Amino acid sequence: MGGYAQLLFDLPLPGPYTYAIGEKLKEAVAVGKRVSVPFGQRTMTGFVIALTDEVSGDFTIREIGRVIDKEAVFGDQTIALARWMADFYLCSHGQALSLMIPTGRAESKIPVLDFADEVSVEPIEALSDEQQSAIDAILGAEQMMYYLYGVTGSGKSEVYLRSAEAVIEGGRSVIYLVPEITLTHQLSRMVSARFDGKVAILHSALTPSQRLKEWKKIQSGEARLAIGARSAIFAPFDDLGLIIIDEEHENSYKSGSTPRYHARQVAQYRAQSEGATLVMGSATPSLEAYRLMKGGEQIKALRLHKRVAGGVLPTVEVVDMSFERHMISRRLDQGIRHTLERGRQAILFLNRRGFSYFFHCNSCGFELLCPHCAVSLTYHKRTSSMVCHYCGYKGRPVNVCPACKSVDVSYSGFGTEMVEQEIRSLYPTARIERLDTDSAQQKGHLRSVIDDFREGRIDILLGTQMVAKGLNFPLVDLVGIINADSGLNIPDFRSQERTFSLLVQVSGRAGRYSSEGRVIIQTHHPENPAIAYALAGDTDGFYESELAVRQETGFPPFSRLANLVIRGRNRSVVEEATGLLERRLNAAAKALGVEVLVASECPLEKIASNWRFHILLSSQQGGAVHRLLRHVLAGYQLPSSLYLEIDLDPLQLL
DNA sequence: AGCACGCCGACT
DNA sequence: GTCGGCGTGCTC
Repeated sequence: MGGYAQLLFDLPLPGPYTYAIGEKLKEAVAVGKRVSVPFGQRTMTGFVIALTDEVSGDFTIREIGRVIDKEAVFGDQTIALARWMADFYLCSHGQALSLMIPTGRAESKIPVLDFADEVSVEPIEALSDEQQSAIDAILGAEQMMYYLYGVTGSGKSEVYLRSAEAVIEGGRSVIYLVPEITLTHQLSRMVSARFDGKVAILHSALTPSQRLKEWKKIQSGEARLAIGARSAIFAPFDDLGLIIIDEEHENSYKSGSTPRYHARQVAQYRAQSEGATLVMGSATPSLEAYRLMKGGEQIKALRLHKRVAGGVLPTVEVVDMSFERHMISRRLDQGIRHTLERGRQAILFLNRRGFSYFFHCNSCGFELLCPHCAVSLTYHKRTSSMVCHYCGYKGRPVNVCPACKSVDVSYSGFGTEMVEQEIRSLYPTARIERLDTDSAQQKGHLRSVIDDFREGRIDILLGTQMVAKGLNFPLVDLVGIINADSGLNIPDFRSQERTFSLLVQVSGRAGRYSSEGRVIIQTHHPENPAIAYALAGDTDGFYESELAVRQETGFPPFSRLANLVIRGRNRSVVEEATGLLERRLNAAAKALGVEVLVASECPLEKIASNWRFHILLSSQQGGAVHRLLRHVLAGYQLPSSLYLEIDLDPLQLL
């Protein structure tokens, strides 16, 4: 069988495309292999998804040029998973499939783990009762989904690992998802040692050929556990028994480019269709997960209350900045001095990059904006430049207003670089390091700073998100949050949830191994729920109040959203197309139970010289948004100078 | 998503 | 006169 092959491409085109198989390639071409073919004027990599004898249709058939793989790199179950993803996220089958398959051509000879470093064998601790009953529940598998809901340090990892061991013992395989930054060398080594090397490691720093090698270890059955970030959810096990999602609330589980899939949703689908158990865990679940847990039918909550490492929860204090004159409050200043005197460490957290924000003219009100995007430029002292955070544009800083030539100008707001300067002058003898996406650009900087800090060669670590996540530093007594309000000003229905989660996660960094743990939160709004509940350590209280707000306002998890972004060079063409699409959506919306919430310019209307408009859809019924979009988009071709991007269940609307 | 074809403005 | 901008259409 098979004079022809059906191919898919990594293109936003429906496909599949039919190609002839030349006599010489009859043996080599097979489902699951990649082939090189002429497509229009160029040569493309195609994925063979079927072989056929007959063809029909009005097109000239071309011939496959070359077969890339000796053995298949994907199978029918991956093709089917891609089919589901294409339907669910409204992308092409080929785009979904290409996302799941490694791009490497030859297997790397450089191992992912270098066995030069010694393995740090951690002593096996006795399990707490809570841990043991969590493991029993998971292995009992009376339900499909479980949630380990417990504070930082309550021993979630040990529950994951023991459950994984039992599942593998029983002859099935495991996928273990962690946020990218948590996937450190140390964790990989530990997991690999514990599972006797039967582990595939998938993270973003791998070369394509290393990735291919890890992939083949999964296909061949050599690896029984795959640990990795978001895309590891596609690990091609055919005997999947358990999926673990650590830090389930993390935004990095959602892809930022088409198809904008969420690993949690893909995991749910795989668990369902392959008969596996899904275990998630966090101290601060997403509101979606919390609601399902509360119901109890879909997700069974497994609570972990106690810290197992013997650490005590830190004390949390709030400082009202309305009564302070400097960016470091008197209370935080005293805390830092006290910590330094005792030879312990402090983490100062600031959710902003750069030296300062917004150039502002006090005479005419002029603000310095990116020439390509409609956003303010950020002053970066180190490079002495004004940087656009969206397109990367760099310009020169100014001291005179470009509009009215006034010298009465100022820079407002502050970022990590400015705080760094301030604390260096306040604590001249302290050893201080800064960690953010700017300073982490230099290769190896991140790892060396983390190692130095862990081993006590740094006294104060100053940083953004990066320092908040999953890292354990035994010598830290104090965590200072410079400005807890920075995330609250963003016009986004999730800003409370994000702020609360961040405060709790950052607080978890303090005092895990000592009784002196202290968290100081600086804010202008101490009465804000996210801050007040974090101060009280009342997680359930926050979720209940936030659920009430969401129900009132009709936002997720009480509705489902979809955001359509239309972009193009010509503003009026984009605007017109948005209006037309909006009218078509509206015509069908009522009957299907969908509401068209907004159709307007995006909050950031111009990014990298493209005008952007968006349409936000909302529905109380789960599948209604899908049905509407499929219905309307099926009979509608966008002008070809425009691009339409669909974000289902968007996390942010920028 | 690319890439070619085709039509209008400012430059050696 | 051409070079090159980008709007339009097609890819088995």
